[in-house]
Amino acid sequence: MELKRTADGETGFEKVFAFLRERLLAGSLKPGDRLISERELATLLGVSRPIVREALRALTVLGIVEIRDRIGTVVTRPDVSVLNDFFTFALAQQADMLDDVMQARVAIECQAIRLACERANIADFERLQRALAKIGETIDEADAGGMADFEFHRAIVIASHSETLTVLHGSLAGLLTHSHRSRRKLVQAFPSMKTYLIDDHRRIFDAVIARDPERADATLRKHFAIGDEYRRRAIVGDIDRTIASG
Amino acid sequence: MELKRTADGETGFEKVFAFLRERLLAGSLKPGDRLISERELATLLGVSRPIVREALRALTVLGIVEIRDRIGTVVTRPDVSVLNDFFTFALAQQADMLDDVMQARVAIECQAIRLACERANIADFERLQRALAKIGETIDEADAGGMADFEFHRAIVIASHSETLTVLHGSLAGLLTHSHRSRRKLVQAFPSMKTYLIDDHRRIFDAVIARDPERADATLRKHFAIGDEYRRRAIVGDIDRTIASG
DNA sequence: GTCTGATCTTGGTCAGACCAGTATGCTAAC
DNA sequence: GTTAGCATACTGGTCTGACCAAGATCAGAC
Repeated sequence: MELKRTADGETGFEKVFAFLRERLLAGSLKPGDRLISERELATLLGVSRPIVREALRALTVLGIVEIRDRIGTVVTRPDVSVLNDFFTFALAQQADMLDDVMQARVAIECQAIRLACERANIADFERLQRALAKIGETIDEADAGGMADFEFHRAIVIASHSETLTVLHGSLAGLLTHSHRSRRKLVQAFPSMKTYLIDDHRRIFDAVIARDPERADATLRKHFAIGDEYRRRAIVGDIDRTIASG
Repeated sequence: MELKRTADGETGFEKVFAFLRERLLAGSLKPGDRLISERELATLLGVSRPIVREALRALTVLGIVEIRDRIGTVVTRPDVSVLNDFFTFALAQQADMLDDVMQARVAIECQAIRLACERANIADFERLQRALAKIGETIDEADAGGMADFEFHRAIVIASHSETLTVLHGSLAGLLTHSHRSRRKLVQAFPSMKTYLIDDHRRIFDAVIARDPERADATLRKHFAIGDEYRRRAIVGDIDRTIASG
C-alpha cells in the first residue's frame, strides 16, 4: 500500500512504540489496563501485526507491559528485571565494570542506611536483627554465609523505604553475589576474618538502631573499605602475615 | 511444520533470544561484531523472520544490539538509553517516585564526589571550574541556569571516572531536569537564593580541589538538603518570611 | 439456575512476497 | 593496469493472509 516509512522518516515500529509510549507516559494507560488486541492496534495504526508485536515485545523487555498468551497485553508495574538484564549484558562485555558496579552499590547502600536511620520501623529492625543473627550462625558456611550477608545488606536497603534504591540495589547486588561468595571463601581460608565480619555488621546494626545517619554511613563505608582491603591482600597472597602483624 | 512451542514449552521468541543471549554472555559475540542476517538466523533456528525480528528488537531496546537499516545487526557497547527509558516509564506511572529518584541521585553523586576527590585529573578540574563559572554567569536565567547547574553536577560524576555511576546518574538526572528548572524559578522569585547557589557550588568545588572526600561528601549532601528545604518552604508559601528571619 | 459445548477472540507463528537502499564484483572504458 | 559504472545479490523494513491452540463468552440443554 504505502511506503514503509511515514512522511517524517518514522519507521513503522517507531510509530507504534511512540503511540503506546505516549499513552503510557500521559497516564491514559495505567498498570492493570488491558491493551486492545494486536490486530486492532495494527489496523488502527495502519501497520502490520508483526510490527505491532515488535513494539509490544520492546515494551515487554522494558518491563512496562506483559503479553499473556491468548489473554491479551496488559500494562504492568515497572519491574526490576530490566535493569538486571541490562547490567548482566553490560557486565559480560565489560568485565572491568565489576569494580564500578561495586562503587554504585556502595553509593546506594550508604544512602539507604541514612534513610533507614530516619524511616526504619520495628519490622525493619527485626529483619535486620534476624539477618545479623544468621550471619553469626552461618559464619563457617560459604553459601549460607554469603546469603546471610546479602540478606543483611538487603535489609538495610529495605529499611530505607525507598523503592528506587531497593530496585537499584537489587540489580547491582545480583551481579555481585559471587563476590559475596568469594568473600566467604576467604573466611574459610582465613578464620581471622570472622571477627571482622561479625563485629562490623553488629556495629552497623547498632548505628541504625541508634538512628545515627552519620555514624551508620561511616561505619558501613568502612565496612566496605575493609572488605576491599581483604580482597586485595588475598590477591597479593600475603593476607595471613598482614593480619598477624596488624 | 511443527508446533509453535518446542518440547520444553519454550516459545519461539525465547528460543532466539536465549540463543543470542548465550553468545553475548559467553563473549563469542562482542561489541562491533555483525550478526548473521535475519533470514539466516531464522532458518538456523527454525523460526520465521518476524520472530527473529522480535528477538533482535528486544536486544535493541536493551541497548545490546543495533539494527542498521540495510546494513545488518551489530553488537554495540551497552548504552544508557535503556535505563532512561525504563526510569521514564517507571516514573510516569508512579509519580510519588520523584522523591525516591532524588534520593538515588544523591546517593550516586555523593559516592561519585568521593571518587572524584581521588581520581580527578586536570581536565576534570577545568570542566568543574568552567561549570562553576557558568553558574555565576547564568544565575539570573532560568533555563541556562538550570543547565549550568546540571553541568556542574554532571562534571562531578564524570570526574569519578566510574562509568556505572555516570550511567546511573545520567538516567536519574534526566528525570529530574525539570526539578532543576523549577529550582531556578525559585531563584528568580526569591533572589536571596543566589548566594546559596553560588557559594554552595563554590564550596563543593573547593573540597574536590582539596581532594578531601569527607568534606566534599558532607558539603554536597548539605547542598542537597538545603535545596530540599528551599523547595519545601516554597511549597508552604512562606519562603520570604523564613529567609528574612533566618 | 447450572452445566455444557460451539463459537469468537487472542496471542504465537509461519510462508512468501515486495520495496529500497547497500555492498560487491564484474565489465568496459580509459 | 587502473578505474569508473553498473548489474546483481543481499540486507533490513514491511505487508498479507493464513493456521493453530487455548481462554472467554454465551446460547441452549438439562
